Amino acid sequence: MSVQERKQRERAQRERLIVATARELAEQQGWDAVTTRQLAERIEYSQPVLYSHFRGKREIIGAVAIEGATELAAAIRAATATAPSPRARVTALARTYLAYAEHNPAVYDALFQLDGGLTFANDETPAPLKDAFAALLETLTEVAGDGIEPGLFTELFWSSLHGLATLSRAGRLLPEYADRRVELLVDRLAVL
Amino acid sequence: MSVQERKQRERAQRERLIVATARELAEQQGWDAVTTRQLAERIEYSQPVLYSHFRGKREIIGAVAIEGATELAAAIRAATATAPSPRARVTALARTYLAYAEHNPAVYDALFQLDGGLTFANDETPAPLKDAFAALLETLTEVAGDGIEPGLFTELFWSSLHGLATLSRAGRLLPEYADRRVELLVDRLAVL
DNA sequence: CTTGGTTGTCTAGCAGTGCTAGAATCGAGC
DNA sequence: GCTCGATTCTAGCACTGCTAGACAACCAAG
Repeated sequence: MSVQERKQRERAQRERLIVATARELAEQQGWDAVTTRQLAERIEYSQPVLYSHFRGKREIIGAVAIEGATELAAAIRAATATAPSPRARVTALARTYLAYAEHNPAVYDALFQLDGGLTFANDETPAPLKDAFAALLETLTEVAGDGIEPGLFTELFWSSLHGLATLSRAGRLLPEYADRRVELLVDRLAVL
Repeated sequence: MSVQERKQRERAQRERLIVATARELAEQQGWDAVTTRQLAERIEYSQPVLYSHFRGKREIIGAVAIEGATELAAAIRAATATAPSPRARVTALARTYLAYAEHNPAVYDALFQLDGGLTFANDETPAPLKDAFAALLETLTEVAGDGIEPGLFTELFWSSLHGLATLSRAGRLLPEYADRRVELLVDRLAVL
């Protein structure tokens, strides 16, 4: 292996370290605690090194978001794959989505609450984000109902999940209703 | 009127000026532009004056949020009052909610995206916030369906609206589906 | 009208933020 | 061992929210 190759490899590894450290720090202490100084200290480099990998903090958040989108898509596909019926698949999808948002709040924030400099619903949308939407579409298409475009239905179902995820995490919904909210969502929205 | 009364009145008026100016600035240039220095300059006082009215920036955001909750509740009640049928009322509610979020993005952010130091779904929740939820409840109760607690149904319907509002404003949903999303939401969720 | 004291306001500054220019250091190839 | 380009760090900028202490305005009493 050439010297150049080794350097490139080490550089890529350091970039992964930055993203992983940012994510860890955000999950532990919230995104406010992810300052460039704190992050630099944790990876044991100085601040300008961060800027040699990313244009700024936004891009770091964006990188965490893309990582999250990949995980979320995989989790949804895994959960729906083993479910035997359309109803079971939709329920699994909803529960998995909400569980991911609940257990990875910082990543979910990076995806949807913070500005990671990412675009959506157009050609420049990063592939992992489009794929996460595709994962939803795969399961939801079969319960969209007659004459309803799957994309339209998926947008609505996704919006409902997103609303539930954000409002419940902000403490704006009663925790004791959590399960029944999901049940009602599936019962009403999906055509079974 | 005593001197004390006059001072109290002037003080209250200045407080309203602060909130109104913060809101205006946020709608014009986003909340990031609402710095204590910028805000102080616009009201033609120095920064410490802001802190004699509010504990900090969070409380100013919270004040804008409460103003927004009051407006939103009124808008929903006005829109549903004239609608002749349950279906028309629910549709009016949904459209009004989403229109408010779209036309007052900074206020909506103050309510739900930013931390205004407000609590929800408990006893210490400010009255205007509880009342806004009550306004939703009034119209949605009649379409909750048999055996479904109105509060549970309202939480779900509200979550869906909130998800639609935030995702569509972030450019994550296709604009051309906007009307059909609302139509589908009402059709599926409400029991008519 | 002057004084005294309270109330209100402002100036100036702190510690922290994201980000960057230029100095210092490292290391690969001769 | 030396050179010189690539890499990394130090030190600093302009900005943020927030506040201590100096200053000014004002009202009541003499």
